[in-house]
Amino acid sequence: MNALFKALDDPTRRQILELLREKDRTAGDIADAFTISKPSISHHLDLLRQANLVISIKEGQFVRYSLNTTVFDELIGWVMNLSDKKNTKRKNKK
Amino acid sequence: MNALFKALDDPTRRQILELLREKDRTAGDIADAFTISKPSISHHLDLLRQANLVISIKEGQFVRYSLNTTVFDELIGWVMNLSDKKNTKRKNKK
DNA sequence: ATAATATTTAGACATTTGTCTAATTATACA
DNA sequence: TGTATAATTAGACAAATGTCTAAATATTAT
Repeated sequence: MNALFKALDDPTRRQILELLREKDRTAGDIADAFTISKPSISHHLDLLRQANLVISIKEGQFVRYSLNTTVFDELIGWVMNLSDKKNTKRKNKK
Repeated sequence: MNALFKALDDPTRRQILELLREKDRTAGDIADAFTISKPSISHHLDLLRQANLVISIKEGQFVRYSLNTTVFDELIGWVMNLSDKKNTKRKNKK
């Protein structure tokens, strides 16, 4: 959970996720979408991978990155749990 | 959005949110739940307030903090938008 | 083999972050 | 009015973070 929030706490990394929403991309393609250096992007991708937000597959001399949407379920669960509960007096309790 | 993810990227702050899920609390009550100093907690509360995750109301010499659940809608929207889209070949497109 | 391309690793550096203690502000009470 | 209590602000400091360049690794093509 810690790694997840950490990974999301950066505009570049969130932009990478949005890029990958459209389609899978190689590390180089991703880097081309930004002005920062390739090693920096590589580092961001590493953090995203640690958080399980992306999956990387080596294909020849390229590495293809893709979104791993399963983690979002966990995140949504966490948020929902927090946004619920508070109003214990609500009418539609079930 | 930046402030939101930044606020969530800290275990103490997330714990504060979970505390407030149960019920509103004063700054002092919140601080008592942790081993770190009051000024540090005050700083965390400030970041949570900046992110609109909590609301603070001064009541006499106390300050009462409460969850602001409206922000979670935005967060869930962001996550959902990201977790959708990717599988453009899905059957239930509507 | 050698060179070119794709990506990551290593190491340095400035900025940001979380924490602390001391001081300040604001309210309540005697 | 003075003192106790609640909370924040100020300022310092170590640790974490994002970025860079240079070097290393891996694959492809000549």
